[in-house]
Amino acid sequence: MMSIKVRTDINQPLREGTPAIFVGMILSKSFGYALQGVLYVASASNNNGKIQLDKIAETLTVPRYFLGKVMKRLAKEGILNSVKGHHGGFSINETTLHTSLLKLAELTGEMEQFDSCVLKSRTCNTRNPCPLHHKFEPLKKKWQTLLASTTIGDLLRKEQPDFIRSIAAI
Amino acid sequence: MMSIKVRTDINQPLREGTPAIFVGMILSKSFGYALQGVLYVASASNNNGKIQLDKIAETLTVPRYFLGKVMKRLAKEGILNSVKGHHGGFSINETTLHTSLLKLAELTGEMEQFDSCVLKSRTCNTRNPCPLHHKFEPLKKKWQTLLASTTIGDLLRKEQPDFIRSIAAI
DNA sequence: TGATCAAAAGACATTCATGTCTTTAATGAC
DNA sequence: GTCATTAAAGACATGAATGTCTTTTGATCA
Repeated sequence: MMSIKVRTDINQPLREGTPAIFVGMILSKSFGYALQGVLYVASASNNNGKIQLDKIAETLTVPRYFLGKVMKRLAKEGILNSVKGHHGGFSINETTLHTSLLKLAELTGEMEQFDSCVLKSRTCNTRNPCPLHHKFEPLKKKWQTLLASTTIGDLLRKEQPDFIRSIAAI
Repeated sequence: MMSIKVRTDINQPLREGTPAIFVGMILSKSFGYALQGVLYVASASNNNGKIQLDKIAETLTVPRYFLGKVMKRLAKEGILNSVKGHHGGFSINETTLHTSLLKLAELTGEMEQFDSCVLKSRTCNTRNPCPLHHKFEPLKKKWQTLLASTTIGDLLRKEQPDFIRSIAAI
């Protein structure tokens, strides 16, 4: 069971025992929900079967209306199909499995800070790099590569079938 | 010149030509300002010389009052010295140069999401990993290692002296 | 001592991501 | 055609990070 705690005030002292490990948010909730949603639909809608938003949100225990917005966005972009009305719902299409995580990240708005300097320095760039530029740039590249080279289909085929099954089974 | 653009609405379509590169915020503005501030103070206050907040904020072109809060935090944690009143200001102390970036990241509150799953899945953990768990975990570790193994002093000694000079010179 | 200066502290504003609810539109069942 | 059902659309609420301003505290200088 994972829970995300966000500190409220920069002035507030850290609690004792706070683990000294850092990993920023990096990828947003929108992204996480989107990916979970697509994986669930893809794994559960084999024969053109449609899955309703209610079912998806309930299964994934994710905020229903918020997920709705995210799914709508994916449908609009053609990553998923959606049909209104009776027996409507979301389903996969030809492109779903070939969609990269990078595409998903773009759609969920992770991106426009793409060259945000770690120092938040106005003057940092390749020619006048900040002291951290060369240290962090390779790591950023690796993230990009990983996201760009992994598709929804990859995750369904090769990775953690248990997890997918546990999502799809409920 | 770097500028950070943040999208407003998840429903808003992406503008055409949006570069297909992803790098999340990863480290906050607080962190960036803190690091810039410390580097500036450290590089400009050789002989116990104190630097005023006004000067720092102006030089770095960083929001003055916001930076004030960040610096206050650093002072309270002993990473910097601060003196009020006439000829007061911020200066380095014995621990400044030995402070790791991880410590800075802790102080600026990057942290409490440290095991935030990329999928934002409630059920993701080492024993029941989500499909991305094993892909992203090593990258997260690398970030941690990089932050933990780099000190303020390292940056001043070994990295990009031009950048430091350009900060300190103004 | 009193005036002045600079950081500390705290109140308040703004913006964005996230989350919730209501209304509209489209599709299938009858 | 009407009704039920379901996603789309849009209005609104909340919380956290960021940003600004005012008041307080503590130090120095005259």
